[in-house]
Amino acid sequence: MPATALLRHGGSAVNDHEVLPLLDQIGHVVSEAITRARPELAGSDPVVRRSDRADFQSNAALALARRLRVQPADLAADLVADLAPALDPARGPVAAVERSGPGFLNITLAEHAVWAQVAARLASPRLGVGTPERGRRTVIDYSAPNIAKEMHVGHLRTTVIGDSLARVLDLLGAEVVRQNHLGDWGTQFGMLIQYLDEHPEISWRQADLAGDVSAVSALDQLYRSARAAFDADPAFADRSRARVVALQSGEPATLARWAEIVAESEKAFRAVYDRLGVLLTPEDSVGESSYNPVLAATASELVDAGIAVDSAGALVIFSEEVTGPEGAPVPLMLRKRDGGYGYDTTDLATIRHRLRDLKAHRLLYVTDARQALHFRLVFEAARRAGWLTDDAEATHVAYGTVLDRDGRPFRTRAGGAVRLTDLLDAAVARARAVVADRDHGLSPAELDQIAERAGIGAVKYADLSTSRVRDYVFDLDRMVSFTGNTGVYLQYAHTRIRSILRRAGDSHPEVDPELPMEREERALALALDGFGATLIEVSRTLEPHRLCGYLYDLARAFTAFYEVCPVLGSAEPVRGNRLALCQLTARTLSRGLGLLGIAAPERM
RNA sequence: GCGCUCGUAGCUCAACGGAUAGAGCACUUGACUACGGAUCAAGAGGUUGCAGGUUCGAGUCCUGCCGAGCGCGCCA
Repeated sequence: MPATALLRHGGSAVNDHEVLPLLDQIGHVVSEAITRARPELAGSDPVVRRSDRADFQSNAALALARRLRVQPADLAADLVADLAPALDPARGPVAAVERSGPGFLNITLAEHAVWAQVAARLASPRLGVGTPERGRRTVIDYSAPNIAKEMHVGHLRTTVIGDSLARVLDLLGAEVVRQNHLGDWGTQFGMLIQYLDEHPEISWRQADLAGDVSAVSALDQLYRSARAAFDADPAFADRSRARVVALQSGEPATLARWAEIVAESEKAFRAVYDRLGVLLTPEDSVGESSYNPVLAATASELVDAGIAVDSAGALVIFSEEVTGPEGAPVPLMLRKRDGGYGYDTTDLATIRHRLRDLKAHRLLYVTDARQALHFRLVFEAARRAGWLTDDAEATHVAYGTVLDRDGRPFRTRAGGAVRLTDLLDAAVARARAVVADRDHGLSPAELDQIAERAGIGAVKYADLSTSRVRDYVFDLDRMVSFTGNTGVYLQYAHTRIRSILRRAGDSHPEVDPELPMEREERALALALDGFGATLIEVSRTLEPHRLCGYLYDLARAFTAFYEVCPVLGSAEPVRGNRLALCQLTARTLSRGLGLLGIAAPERM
């Protein structure tokens, strides 16, 4: 097939794939047959899918027969006839086509085409994955912990899912802009700053604390004390309110203390991000406070546009689409009766900034599903204001709640939020026990490192591997299991393959495309060929669990191959082809896990 | 009251509108001194919450019910 045909086919962009998947190659072949058989149907979807009865099947005849008022079986027969010229076993990818059932076309691939695909992907540093998202500026809003508060289980999903999407979209060529919308503003800081001021003897800065206590941990405690004092002591409450005013009006000493609290908190967040292996950096932090200077302008712009109106002394935007109780339109609270601004206004200023200043084409908000209505209102307002146009897309990437084994929201016994570090510690401890149980001659230091990677990976994988919008049950025993659809299983699969490759010694296996293929080799090769298409699915649906499912299927396809196809015990040239499959599988698993933000250790 | 989301094997979860709804765990019966036991083979397990509709074809789309969770102005 000429290079241009590899690069362009029915309707897809040129850079969808660096190495055109066989499924798309077959789609191209079937499309040409459709055009030959029925010119009026040129451009129709060839409807090529994986099949359990052949390598691929095309359902095009079934889909198109109605338009022609013919029997699907008859159209299928015509397509078989028109595919005949493509059946050049020496050159094309198709070895055989047959009609089946009411009008399916079962398509068998030429073995050399499958081997050639393995060789092509192996030769590519990016495994043949293209850049279909190239040039698309995509803002991903995720993580968003609160300053002076511990990160807890509620931050897990947004951080893990957002980070994975950032990695996938980046690989696909998108211009990813990560935004950590820190909760760094609000009246609670008045209370906290006042309390710190009145208790200068208390140490809370990272440098003044004992080893494993973080500044946010200390601040979180101090906030509770401040809250108690606020409730118990009216005088302190008054001083705290005055402090809020000082903060909002930019009084230098108060502002400096606030900035220090923010900086100390960010240090603690960074430690958690490092441990989790999350991409977020200080440069990605654009907290709520950043929008303070433009809140008034944002509000007045919406008033001028006639969108925002007065209601009972407050400034609101009434939805034209959604109603609340008693059929009244649901409002966004733009300015409270006391003149203050809330998160509705901040989010409006934020979306304005991202569309107007950052010139984003796609906005992703990775937050809890419970905020669905809020984002619907924000997007509606942004559309009415003319900020969000048809050139851009805003999506609330919603996710479900983390539940305990009894199906209730995951909390401590006392009913509080579970600290993220405690959660990770527990997972690492559990992973350590499971890995030590295998005993592959690891030193204690290696064991520690592997337990950390396995435990963190297990938590992240468990979070990513089920449908995003559904709630999921946090079950440590299941997530660190070496069997089933777990991160540990995939990491282990990777180490096993790496072990084979180390023993083989040959890091540049040659693929001989003329060799016959075992059934399991073919199944594995076809699985490997689907990597890029899976990533495109993830970018389209924003559902990382599709990548997890793909990697799990890939690992199982490898297992089946490994059962029946000796690698090291085979002579060349069979050995070379099988080593190529091993190497491509290892690289695909490693890259895939990397896109989930999970390490792929060499041993475990 | 209105709205959003979810409902699939005993359990945890999959399934771009395609043929016989798939995995893992648990269960039953067998096999192998192992390229790292991530065991392998076979079996059992389902009216995809219920009822209609669209379609050549529906777990998937539409409508209505049932059930669960969540949300609906001055907290984010």
